[in-house]
Amino acid sequence: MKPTTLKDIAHELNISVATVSKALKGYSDVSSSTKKAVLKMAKKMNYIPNTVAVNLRTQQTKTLGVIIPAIVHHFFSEVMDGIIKEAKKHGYLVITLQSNENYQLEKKQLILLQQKRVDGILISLSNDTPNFDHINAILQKKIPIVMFDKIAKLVECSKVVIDDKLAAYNAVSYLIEKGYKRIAHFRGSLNPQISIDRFLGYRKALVDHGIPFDPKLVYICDNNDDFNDGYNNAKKMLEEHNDIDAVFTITDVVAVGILKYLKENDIKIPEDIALFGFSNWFMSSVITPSLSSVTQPGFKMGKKSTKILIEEIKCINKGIPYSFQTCVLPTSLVIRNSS
Amino acid sequence: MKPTTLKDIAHELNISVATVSKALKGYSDVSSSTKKAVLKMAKKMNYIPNTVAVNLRTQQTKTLGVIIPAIVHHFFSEVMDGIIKEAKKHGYLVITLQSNENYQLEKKQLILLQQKRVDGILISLSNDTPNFDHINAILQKKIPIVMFDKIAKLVECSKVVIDDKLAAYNAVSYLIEKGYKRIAHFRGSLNPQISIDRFLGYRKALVDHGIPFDPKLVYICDNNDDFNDGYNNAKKMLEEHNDIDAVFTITDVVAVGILKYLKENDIKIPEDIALFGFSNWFMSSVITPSLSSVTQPGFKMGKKSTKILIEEIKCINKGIPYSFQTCVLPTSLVIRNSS
DNA sequence: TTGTATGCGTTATCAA
DNA sequence: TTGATAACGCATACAA
Repeated sequence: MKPTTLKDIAHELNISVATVSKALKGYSDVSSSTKKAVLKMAKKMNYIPNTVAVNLRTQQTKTLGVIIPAIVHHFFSEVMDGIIKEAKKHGYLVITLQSNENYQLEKKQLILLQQKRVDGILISLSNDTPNFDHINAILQKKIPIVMFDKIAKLVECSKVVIDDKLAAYNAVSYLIEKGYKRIAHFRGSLNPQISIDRFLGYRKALVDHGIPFDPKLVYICDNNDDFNDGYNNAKKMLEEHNDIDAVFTITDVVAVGILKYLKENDIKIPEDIALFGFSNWFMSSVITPSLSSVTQPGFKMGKKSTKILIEEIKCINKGIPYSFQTCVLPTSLVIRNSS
Repeated sequence: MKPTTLKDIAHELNISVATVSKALKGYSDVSSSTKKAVLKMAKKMNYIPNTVAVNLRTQQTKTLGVIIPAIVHHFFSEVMDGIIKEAKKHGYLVITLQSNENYQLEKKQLILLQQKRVDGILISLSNDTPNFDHINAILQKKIPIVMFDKIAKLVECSKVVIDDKLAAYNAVSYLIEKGYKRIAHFRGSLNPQISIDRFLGYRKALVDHGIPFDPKLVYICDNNDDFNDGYNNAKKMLEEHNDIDAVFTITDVVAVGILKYLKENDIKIPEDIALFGFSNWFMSSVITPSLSSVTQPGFKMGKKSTKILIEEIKCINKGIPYSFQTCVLPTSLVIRNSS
């Protein structure tokens, strides 16, 4: 039982396919009587337009491709929520692909999306993406890309981010003003811009407040396992230093890893060591002590990126020029009991 | 700059489109010399096959549709991870749609997926889906559907679930054997099967152990906001009863909501009131006290559902019959400090 | 107002 | 071994 086609309807009504098509699309040059007949028959035969055919004909798929490092991250699932909702609002569907923080995979996924002829692409880069030729190659083909969160500053396309450096600066400044002096930083991989920027913000805050920057207090969390990275590095940190009084982390989950280790070793938070996270995921308010953090608006980031992307697609379709924009979403500090 | 097509390659090489197509697909009836030439030219011209055209021609899209209530749930994001990974393994792409626990939306999304001509559909039902005509309508058209987690027992299709009733039974039995006697249950909406089954397991455990079932100890969490449902109902529960010594919840997040309220009111866990959750999400081991829970293998559920679905698609394509299967994934209790 | 014809990019059949 | 041709389902320019 194949799905009904325009041809079937036309045949049934003894009219042409063209007329059926026009009637269904509400064109004005169709008599209201035939239009009515077509609509009725379409309903009767349970006609469901074949998007694939439409796509081939119209040369657009009304589909967006998304590449994220991993969907099992509260932040990214919030972004996805925003993307899917905004896309839906404009009649777009979304195909989700994961890079697993793997450059080779990221490249492959990009090709898949091209094959699928998606109208545009949203991407948050993987940690080990060393260059951006694969991104630029697509941009060159006039397929619009919007980068969010983990972006590449050098690529010329629209971006949606937060001011990672400033946010980190504010968080660390808060710690300093609270009286903490030996502040460690658990940073992310060396590559990603967000990781670099948060580190720079941390360092600048120290320097601006007259605290010497000590590279030995910086620990790298790059095993794609934030919780255990936090836990293990906390152990290491305590073995190497006995004067740390606060830690600023790249991620809330890293902070939670630290928290677990500190608790196990009866180190009081924040009396002995204060904690300040990043992302402000839901659980941060629930753990004990509740975790201070920087808000990172994932849902908004997804919505905004999608909105920009769809605008660009529209411009391309209409042949009107547009310029790339970089949207910086605001963040704020949420002070809780851990600092 | 339009993408290269077979025609372009054929034109460049002065051969026919048919030959190019065959060469690219590795057919045997092409001389190795022309094959080589085609491959070379394809690479040179950066040929990327147009999947849309292939889809129209072959009448399949190599695309799966997924409908879940919401992606911003740790459990569902794990399921999605499993789905995407398994689909990728077989060369399928996945389109993700959310029902927002809304029946009307669920119906619409299903139609969208039909229009997209997805080869198969994975779905976890919304809470307020009152009947399954929309599901059956698709099944009738020979589009395979696999239901997971929130399924409808009456629909004839493959399903991947856990034994919710048994899991709940085991959890509550554990509590009883530990000595708890007045055990409340924070259940989910009235509609979904998982919610019903977990409740039935709870009740059966009580009865089997000679503890009278008291409907007044059952609180309903159906505002799609587990944390606050837990928090608010905890308040209500304490106002209405002063003898509760344990609570079994439909979800870990509900339990965390309760936990927050109990902590705020200096009620000791588990000394005054014990807690037992469901789903065993990552954070349950980290909060204080750590939360006992039932494991719910989201990733596996996604993988298995997808595997079954793709098998069914294959059968349909080959015209060989297949029978629906219901796969029950094992669960286990994880005992932590909250009970 | 309706219909004819063409093409979107492939694949596949059949003839050369 | 190669190529001409039709078809997948639809949209649209143009003719009637």
